[in-house]
Amino acid sequence: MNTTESMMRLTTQRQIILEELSKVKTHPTASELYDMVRKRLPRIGLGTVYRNLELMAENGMILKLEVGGTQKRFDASTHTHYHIRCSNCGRVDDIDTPVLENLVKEAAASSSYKVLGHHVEFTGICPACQKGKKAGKSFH
Amino acid sequence: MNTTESMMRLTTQRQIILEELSKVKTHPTASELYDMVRKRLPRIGLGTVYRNLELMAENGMILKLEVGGTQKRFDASTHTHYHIRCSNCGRVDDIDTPVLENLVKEAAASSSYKVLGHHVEFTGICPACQKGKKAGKSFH
DNA sequence: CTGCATGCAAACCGTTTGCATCCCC
DNA sequence: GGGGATGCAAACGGTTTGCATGCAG
Repeated sequence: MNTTESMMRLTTQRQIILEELSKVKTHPTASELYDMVRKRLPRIGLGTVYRNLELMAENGMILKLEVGGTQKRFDASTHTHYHIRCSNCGRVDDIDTPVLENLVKEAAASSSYKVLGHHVEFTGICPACQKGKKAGKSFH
Repeated sequence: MNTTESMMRLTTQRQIILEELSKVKTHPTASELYDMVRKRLPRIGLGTVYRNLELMAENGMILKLEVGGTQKRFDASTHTHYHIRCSNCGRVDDIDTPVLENLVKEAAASSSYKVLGHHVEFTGICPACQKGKKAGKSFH
């Protein structure tokens, strides 16, 4: 619940996970990240990757994407922005539709929840899948 | 991919699942629905519930919600509307913010995807959890 | 030395699937 | 009688967790 505050140690593993995540503009799943990190730290465990992603997300260093699909995805850019997910292959990209600043206020007015945030997710078919490359296992 | 078309048989199980789902305005998970249905059909299997929810979603009879959280949730009302999810207990409610009709067009303009749909999900704290009843296992 | 972080493997949980049986047409 | 639907249980995939060891402060 605290941001950047509980200054955790920046271990080699943590640092490299963060570096690898920052390198890409895709929004890798934990195991994709695991594969990337393993090239530099061959003995790292999947559990460590999960633990650290969770930790960094809690501390606001990265974003755990609240998107559909079966796997969680992570994002090194923490400013609010929206995403589009390919309903064929599951890939997630940024979309630069302007952020709807007043949506949260509107929502707060019409709900008994304490509204904290929002996210917009588009679904569609990515360029690769449009070209008939139905390669990806079809997510939903 | 077909809507209402492949007219599947309306078995007792399917009918009751649909009835129970229609009864509630919460957005039950498969196993919550399983519990509800089991009161009327004690011998029904979880697999049957999953199979039929999937089928009915494909045929457009119900909605499989593309929301965050660990479990999928289902909704008997198929018109486009947005949701708010309690980040403490995971519960999902409708929110009656007006649907943003032109968002998809905007998105299509700024993306190389073929944009098909969108969904807005708010996060917040539900009334029950605000009252200190931190009962629910904290989802994220 | 002390405790947090790691690697490893087993446990977990939600969902899917294979299969024998059942039931409707 | 035949084909889809069901109940059951095992398999699966992603994530979490327990535990012994390692390493930094």
